[in-house]
Amino acid sequence: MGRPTMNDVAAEAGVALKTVSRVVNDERGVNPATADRVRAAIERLGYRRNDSARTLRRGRTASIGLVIEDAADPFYSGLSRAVEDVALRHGYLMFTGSSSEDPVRERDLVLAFCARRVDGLVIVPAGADHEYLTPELDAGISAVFADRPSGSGRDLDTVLCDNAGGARAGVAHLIAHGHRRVGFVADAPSIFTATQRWYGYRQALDAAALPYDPALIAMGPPEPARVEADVTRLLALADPPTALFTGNGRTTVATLRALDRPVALVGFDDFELADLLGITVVAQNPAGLGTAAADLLFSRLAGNREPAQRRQLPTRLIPRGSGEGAFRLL
Amino acid sequence: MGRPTMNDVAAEAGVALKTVSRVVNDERGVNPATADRVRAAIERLGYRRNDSARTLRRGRTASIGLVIEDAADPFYSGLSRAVEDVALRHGYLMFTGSSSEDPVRERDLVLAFCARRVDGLVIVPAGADHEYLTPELDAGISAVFADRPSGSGRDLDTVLCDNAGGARAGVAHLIAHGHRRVGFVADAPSIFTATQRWYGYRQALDAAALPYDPALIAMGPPEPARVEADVTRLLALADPPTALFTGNGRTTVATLRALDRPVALVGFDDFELADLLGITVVAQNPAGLGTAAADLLFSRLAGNREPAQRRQLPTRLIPRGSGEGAFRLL
DNA sequence: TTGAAAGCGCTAACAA
DNA sequence: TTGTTAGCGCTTTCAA
Repeated sequence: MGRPTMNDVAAEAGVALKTVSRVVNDERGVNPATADRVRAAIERLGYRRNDSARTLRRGRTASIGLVIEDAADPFYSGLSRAVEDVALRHGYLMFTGSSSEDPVRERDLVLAFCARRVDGLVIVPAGADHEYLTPELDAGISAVFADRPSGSGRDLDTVLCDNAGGARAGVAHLIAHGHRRVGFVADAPSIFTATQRWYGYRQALDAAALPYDPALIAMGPPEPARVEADVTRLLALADPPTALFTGNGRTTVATLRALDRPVALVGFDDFELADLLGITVVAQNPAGLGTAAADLLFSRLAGNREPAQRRQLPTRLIPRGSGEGAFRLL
Repeated sequence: MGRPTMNDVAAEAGVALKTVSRVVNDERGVNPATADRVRAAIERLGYRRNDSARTLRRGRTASIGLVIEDAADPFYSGLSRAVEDVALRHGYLMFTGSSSEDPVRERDLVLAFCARRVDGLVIVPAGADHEYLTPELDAGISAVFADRPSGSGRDLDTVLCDNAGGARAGVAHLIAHGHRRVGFVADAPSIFTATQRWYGYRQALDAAALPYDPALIAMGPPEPARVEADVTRLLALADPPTALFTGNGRTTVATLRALDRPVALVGFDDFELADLLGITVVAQNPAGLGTAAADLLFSRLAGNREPAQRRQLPTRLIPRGSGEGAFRLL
């Protein structure tokens, strides 16, 4: 038997299909008495509008797709929640998917969302190539990049945080506290944000006329084991760093685990309990990133046809001890 | 002009609509040469199947809805990611929504998902009343409750963790280390898990023949400020607790912030850096909860018609110092 | 192996 | 104020 349809309701109420549609959609111009009869029939049958059919007919699905790296990562879950709130405020529902930093999975998710005819997309790019988006954009789907830009494809709205500036400020802070050998621990250079933060690190050294020593650089896969091994290696150098700058929240946490002695430390990304632990950080704002990206997306959905924007959100240095003295747990 | 449709492809390839459908869906019985011609037309036009139309016709949308409390909370984001992974493995997409612990918002989200005709739902109930689900269930939508049961409505599959048992073990651990006055800090009793954990707390006291002192109970809204005030109040008692048991991750963190002296502490929920801080916890498994709930849901979608199950996942006590001695940061 | 026709449940356009 | 008709893009059924 399946669910009751508008037709069933119409039959039950003794009116035409279109009248039911009018009532369901609160269109004006329906006799109150008729409307009541329709509503009674709806109640009796347990009717609920099929939004799938509705959106097929109207050409807009009132849904967006969000592709992040990992829904379980606090940074991206904060971003996700912010996007969701904006979407709901606009009466949109949101599909979510995690790319696991895999460009193929990113593409598959995005295209699956497009096949469902989402009206728009917020994408944290895992890959640099977004040529695959072109037919979708041509077809009228809007897309915004968040946290990282695309390396190819059409120029699209992009919301980033000030990665280089933030890293520069963090490293400069360490230098200002007397450090001349600062280690840099971060994700692999293939990740946009890692490379940007590395630029910032270099800029801070340059500004202080300090030499750049490749031996102090530890970039690689985000696995904690790799980070811990790299930190141990750095600290075992003949001329070890007296301070470390870590490239994101995950890396900072893994680094903390690997420290066998007090070391000055500034980390990119704030994280829960960093304040209690006394970790100096360069904070970015995941929710702000999500809100900005979603706002931009909905302005496009509302008809905004201006050229693509690139927005950059500021970071904030929060001194808590580890960057001014050294981090020590006990 | 909009996107090309199957009809456009058919015209371009000089075949009938149905032939295009066959090729797009990899149905057998198409002449390879014809298929190639169709594929070429698809390529030329940038055609992509409209899954909205497809699912309307087929009656299944291959999508599920997930309603959690807050996508930004590490516990629920872990659960969310696990559900997503199971869904994707089955070729399903997932809508996500955060209820913010508001029963009305939960209902609105669930019904919005139902209007999109999701095939199934995983719900972390914010409210206790789920009568509103009945028409949807009658219409064939499957639903599974995770983390908390429903208080009303039809008996549905439910996946919980062993809240009472975990709390009992945690409090017994404190008692075994000599504590006779243990404070209990948790969410409001309206939250199922908080009440269950309070039961466990009482059971542990009873088992040790210790008196239950209402003055040691601090349950209330999840706001950090409330928790901090309550902890301060407990510690200021004439006969203060020598140990605290905290009811979830958020509460534990807020409690840590409020401590002005070393206190023995065991918290429900593991959380990032708890190991570094030396916090003894009763760990549950958010991803396990999500996986179990999603597996149950997909078994229903596959046709499983057995009576509703209630599954309970075990917890694990992890001693790290704060429960054996006392928590101290410096 | 291929195609024509009907219809999923709804809304848009146009009568009456 | 109400209803009729067509059709969104696809799959299903049945026929050729």
